[in-house]
Amino acid sequence: MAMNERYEPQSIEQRWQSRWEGAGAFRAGRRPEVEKRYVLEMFPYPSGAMHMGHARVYTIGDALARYLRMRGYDVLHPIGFDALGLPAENAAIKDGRHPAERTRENIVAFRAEMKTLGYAFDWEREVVTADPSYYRWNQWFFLKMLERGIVYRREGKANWCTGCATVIANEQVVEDNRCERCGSPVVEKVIPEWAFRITAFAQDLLDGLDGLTEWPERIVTMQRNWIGKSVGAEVDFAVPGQEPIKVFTTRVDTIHGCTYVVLAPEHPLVERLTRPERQAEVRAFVERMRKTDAAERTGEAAPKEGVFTGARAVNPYTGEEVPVWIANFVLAEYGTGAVMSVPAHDQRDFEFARKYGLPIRVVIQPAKGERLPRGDALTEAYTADGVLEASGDATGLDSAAAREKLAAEAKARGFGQPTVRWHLRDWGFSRQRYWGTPIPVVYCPDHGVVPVPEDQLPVTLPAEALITGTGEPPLAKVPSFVNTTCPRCGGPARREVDTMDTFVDSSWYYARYLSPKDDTRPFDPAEAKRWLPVDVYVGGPEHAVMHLLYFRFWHRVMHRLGLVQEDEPVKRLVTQGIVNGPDGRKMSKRWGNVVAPGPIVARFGADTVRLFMLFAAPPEKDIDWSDEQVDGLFRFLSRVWRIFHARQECFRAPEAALAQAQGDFLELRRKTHRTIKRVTDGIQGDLKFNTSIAALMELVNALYALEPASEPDRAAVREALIAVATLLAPFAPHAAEELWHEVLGPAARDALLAEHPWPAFDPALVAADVVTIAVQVNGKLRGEVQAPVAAGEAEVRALAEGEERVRAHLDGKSVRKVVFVPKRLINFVVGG
RNA sequence: GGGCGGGUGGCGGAACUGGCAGACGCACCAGACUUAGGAUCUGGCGCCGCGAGGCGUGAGGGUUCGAGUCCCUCCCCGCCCA
Repeated sequence: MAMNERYEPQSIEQRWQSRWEGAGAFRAGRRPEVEKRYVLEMFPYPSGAMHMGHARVYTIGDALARYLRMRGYDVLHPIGFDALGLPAENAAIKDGRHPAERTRENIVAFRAEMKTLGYAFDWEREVVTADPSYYRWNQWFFLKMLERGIVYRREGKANWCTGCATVIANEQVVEDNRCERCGSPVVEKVIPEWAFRITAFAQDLLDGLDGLTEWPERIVTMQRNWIGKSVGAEVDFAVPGQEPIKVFTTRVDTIHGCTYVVLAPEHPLVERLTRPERQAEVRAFVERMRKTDAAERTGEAAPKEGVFTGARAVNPYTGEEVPVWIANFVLAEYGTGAVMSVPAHDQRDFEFARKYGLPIRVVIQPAKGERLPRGDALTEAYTADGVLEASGDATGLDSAAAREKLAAEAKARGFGQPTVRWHLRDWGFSRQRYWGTPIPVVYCPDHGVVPVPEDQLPVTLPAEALITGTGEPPLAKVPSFVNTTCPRCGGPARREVDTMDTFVDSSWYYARYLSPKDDTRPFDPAEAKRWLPVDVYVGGPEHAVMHLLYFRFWHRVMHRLGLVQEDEPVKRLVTQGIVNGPDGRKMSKRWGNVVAPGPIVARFGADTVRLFMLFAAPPEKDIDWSDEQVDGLFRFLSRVWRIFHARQECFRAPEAALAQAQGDFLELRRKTHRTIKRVTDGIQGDLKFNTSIAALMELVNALYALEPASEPDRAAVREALIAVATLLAPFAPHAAEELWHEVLGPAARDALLAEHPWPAFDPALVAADVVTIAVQVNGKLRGEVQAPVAAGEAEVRALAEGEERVRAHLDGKSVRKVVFVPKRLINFVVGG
């Protein structure tokens, strides 16, 4: 046997990668007759070299994909590159290189690095969003959505990032009004832009969440909050001589307890209704608020502050006049920018009322329990539902019924209506940047906005754009691009110079993988019927509300277009944790704790890196990089390697001898079959690869403890070795493949372990015939006994009472009760 | 402040529907082999105690024959939102 004595991954990994590729082992769709599985990881943005986070996601997805393939499914496990976007463009501004060129290079490097990790991707389906053959379908979707009114043009207030010099989405504005990408301040700017009417799908997207039972609950919750449905009513408070103040409330049942109204400082009515004598104070306050950050202003911890405008508004239900204030905790953008304040039943209103001496009026009593005192004796607001009092016609109703009645009344009497509000906003996707999908419309002096006809797609990005990062969009400065003709009249026209948000690209790429080369449509619906939805989607939880909401929206649009059959794109979502530096801090140049996968792979091999990613913790947990732990995993693979080498004499043992294995070797067989079960269970349930690998380690340890001496012994060892190699295949595929071929020899010359069936365990061997039963006295462990599995209480009790240590604790005491749990324990409850 | 996760040895983590807490790995200690060891193999390794034994899953209470697991009160950490 020519087996190398030492484990040298460098000498084997590449060989297997070529063989897998040569055999097309990971090509999807080769077995239309079997069940499919679509395993997807979020595709990378190739901004530079691969980092550990990438290695982790793709290793998790790959282990699963390889496992499922061995389970006999036709597995689709594709990969591509999210190649358009700001970082490439910003880098271009810095060093003057064209984003296309840089992106191409990055992809080449990235792809090569992914290949060294041995991922079982179907590379023939690779998709690059920067290719016109991809983004033309973004444009196609745009046109379809424009036709259906899902895309529209609006003059909107937009978040303008002063650093990126572009509009960014609400979701991309992070703390302190800063840009998610570059950290620069974000200011408000009025700009014409294109938007997707995602709000028209709000209810749908919300309802769909109920069906996502295999998504992490917290992601579902985040989406639910982001969509943010609130059911309530709009009510007009009349102001003499002015237009009424429109307030939105979810608690119209408390409206008889409204004792004042509060406007946002930016509310357009503020200026007009403020009484002359209050003008100076109000202006000063508005000015101060303008300079304060919204989050800081409305934070629960922030003190409630406000000023009286001198004006009064009429509560339409009671005809009562209430004072109008402005305050820091009301935001113009939220709701109507005005709220009715019910201090008895809203904590914030309560605190405000206390501070400024405004009246507090109780109008809701708890349905049961103690009655609330008068308003001035309250110590905090009562915010739960209850029964109405002092509320006119609605008195005596419970809150829910009152809300319905009062909202309907508003409508009937013409001063309001039942209303549903959403936190979700339409998705503005225009970007004043170069490196994105051109928006396929032209502006004609005679015909206005004219869509580019489908047969003229793609509108390609001109290579010669000057990218400076300032001023008007780069495309505006390319005359050959801008100047075109109107598709309708043939006269001169100008092209749209904005490009699309790159979240468009990632909203449907999973479908493009189904027929990536199709140049007649975005993808083949017949393929979609076979492969969608994605069975498992692996990626970071940071995409909980943007990408994961947008692509759910997009899938619904595709559903309406008849391209896909179902509403939801992904059945099961797996969110993986971060790989931190060895010091437990986020990997960053700033801390100098960055460890790149490349050099680690070069030194220890891909299999060790993969094992590390899987063994450190379950997928959803954050992990710290650990050089020691990596050493340990390399050592494990070396140990596996050595035991195969040391047991070469077992490779030819006849399988027929297995049945005669006895003693330790029968135990080894049990261990082997239990390991198959444990490894399988680990993957199958919650992707607990760490426990699967631990089980494999135990089996390897068991092999080290045994010295086979007979034919049956050797057969048992051989069986264990084959199991080790096979079970290792999803995790450390190269070593597994090599060792498997070593054991099987010529018999497996043309076979690949990657395509081999996953092993089955023999239930008879998994089931124990003798079990260890814990013996307790008064709940404390006092010994253990071996007993046949089927042993009943009497038998186990007799055995237990035979134990000296147990007897010592039973002597002279009366056994009051015996608790017997078959196969587990027996507990003597004794007294006096 | 709200929502969702978490707190288990020196460290990462195991523990099925309440049933022997600490699997597996790392680190550490000891021994063997060795010219050598940052290699390898074997053994040890929660804490206190010479021992018998006692104590131990963030703190305190409860339910139970039995609680890491269930219930109540509280503390701390992380993420998301405000």
